[in-house]
Amino acid sequence: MHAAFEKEFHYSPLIRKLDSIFPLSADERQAVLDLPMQIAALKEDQDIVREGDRPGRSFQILSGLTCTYKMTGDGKRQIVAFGIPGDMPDIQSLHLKVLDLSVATLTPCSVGFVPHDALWDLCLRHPRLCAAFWRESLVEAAAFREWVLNVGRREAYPRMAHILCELLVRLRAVGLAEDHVCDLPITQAEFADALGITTVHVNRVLQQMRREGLIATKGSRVAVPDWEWLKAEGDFDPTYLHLQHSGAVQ
Amino acid sequence: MHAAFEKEFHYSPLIRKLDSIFPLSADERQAVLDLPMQIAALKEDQDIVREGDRPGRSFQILSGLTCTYKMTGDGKRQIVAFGIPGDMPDIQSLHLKVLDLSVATLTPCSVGFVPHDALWDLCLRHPRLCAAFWRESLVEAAAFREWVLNVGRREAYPRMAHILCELLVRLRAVGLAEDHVCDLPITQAEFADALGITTVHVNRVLQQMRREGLIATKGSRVAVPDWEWLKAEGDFDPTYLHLQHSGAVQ
DNA sequence: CGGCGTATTGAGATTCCTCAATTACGGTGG
DNA sequence: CCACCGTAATTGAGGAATCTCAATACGCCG
Repeated sequence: MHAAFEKEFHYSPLIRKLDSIFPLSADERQAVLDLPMQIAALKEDQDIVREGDRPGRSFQILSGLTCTYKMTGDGKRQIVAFGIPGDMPDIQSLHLKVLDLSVATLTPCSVGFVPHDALWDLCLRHPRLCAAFWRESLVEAAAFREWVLNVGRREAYPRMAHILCELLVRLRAVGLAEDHVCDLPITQAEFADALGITTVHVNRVLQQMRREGLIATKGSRVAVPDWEWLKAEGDFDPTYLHLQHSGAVQ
Repeated sequence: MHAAFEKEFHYSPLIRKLDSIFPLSADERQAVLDLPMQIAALKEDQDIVREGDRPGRSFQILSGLTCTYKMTGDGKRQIVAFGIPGDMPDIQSLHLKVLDLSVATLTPCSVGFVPHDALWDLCLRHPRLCAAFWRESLVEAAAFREWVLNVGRREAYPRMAHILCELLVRLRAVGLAEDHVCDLPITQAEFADALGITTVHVNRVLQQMRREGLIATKGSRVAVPDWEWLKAEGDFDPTYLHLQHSGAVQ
């Protein structure tokens, strides 16, 4: 019984995500549970996959936070997405042989690797699951587009507010945030790489936010006293996250 | 015969793209040709679809240039992608009901609308075609990631050089550019919205590029005297375009 | 020959950056 | 419980890239 429980536990972020897209049939659910998955426990600040890799498997985040990033030729880093439990940041490697991105852990993480051939097999047998994976990659693309808008057309202050909104909404959707409080173990240097600004500037923006009462922090814990206010400052509209199937407060 | 020829002509960008991903069987080819497609001729500077729409069809660009863009709440525009013949910029609407992006023509365009149910039917009957469409949306996502990197971590000059590289390589891949010359009917204001900078600054960057001989322009015609030089200035590595199947010079 | 959209120019303002300390904090060993 | 260490956060001052706001010039179309 213990092994079965552990399996449910490990697969649950994926099952949960697929199930939120459309209710899984018993058959489909079983097919996902039958996926071979190699669990790995990773320390923080460790690359899971790296640009240029040709992996034969994709992974799912079971617990912990990751970031997806790219580097310029002169060594500047840009984070293009944060990964939370249930995400599969390198699902693209199923179709595209050479990875054009890297994924690193921000915290200790547990991830599950699934061989590509098993995923292919699943997709062929279960068109609806195939559609769900495809859909997930489209949602991911929508988030990249919003990220471009954020970095390209918002100033540092609303840019930071926007990222905080996105993180909070997504964490709520997977049950990792109470209404307006969550744990964000992300350093200012990491925020800087996500926002396309400097660590120093991140620091100043955060100070201003705290001074004005837009957010309150204690360690890595972030509280948002007035959600509507933060949304307004961040010019945040959650449509692009395509979460309508979850009942999360937005 | 005339009608058949016209059909081949209209479908060719799509067939060509799918065929470049993997050689189509006669069956698959015919299935694509059998897709109902409504052709429309559009003027320049016209929205094809708009954020918030719930289209029941997707479109393919048959000729002309488009841009995919988003707006901030205070009316600033960010272009997140350029579309060229063969692209399907709103394929996401097949899975995501509400559009989170807008697509507009930059030049007069011919586009082909395909109803979603026909696409779903095609995907169910032909898993390889489904995979090809999915793959295309992943390539698109890879381009968004690079766009984030470009806007977030490169200064205006290399940022512009990078966009020029991307456009040139993609246009070459569909036969719309000679080796190092192409037609880019994109205004400086449109480049500004793509790069996340000001029209004034685009102008100054382009002047510098011309002064230094990195590019030469005549009307909307752009010539690149030294491709390797432009690539170097733009920190451009075409891996993210995942074009390995085409024989284009990169 | 106008007229209109696009490109160009100039000068002053801003945001954000760079560089270099300095301080705070979480965890560790004594 | 406290001293110590390393990472992360904070601060200050000067500089650079980019913006804003006009104003002017160009080029194509009718």
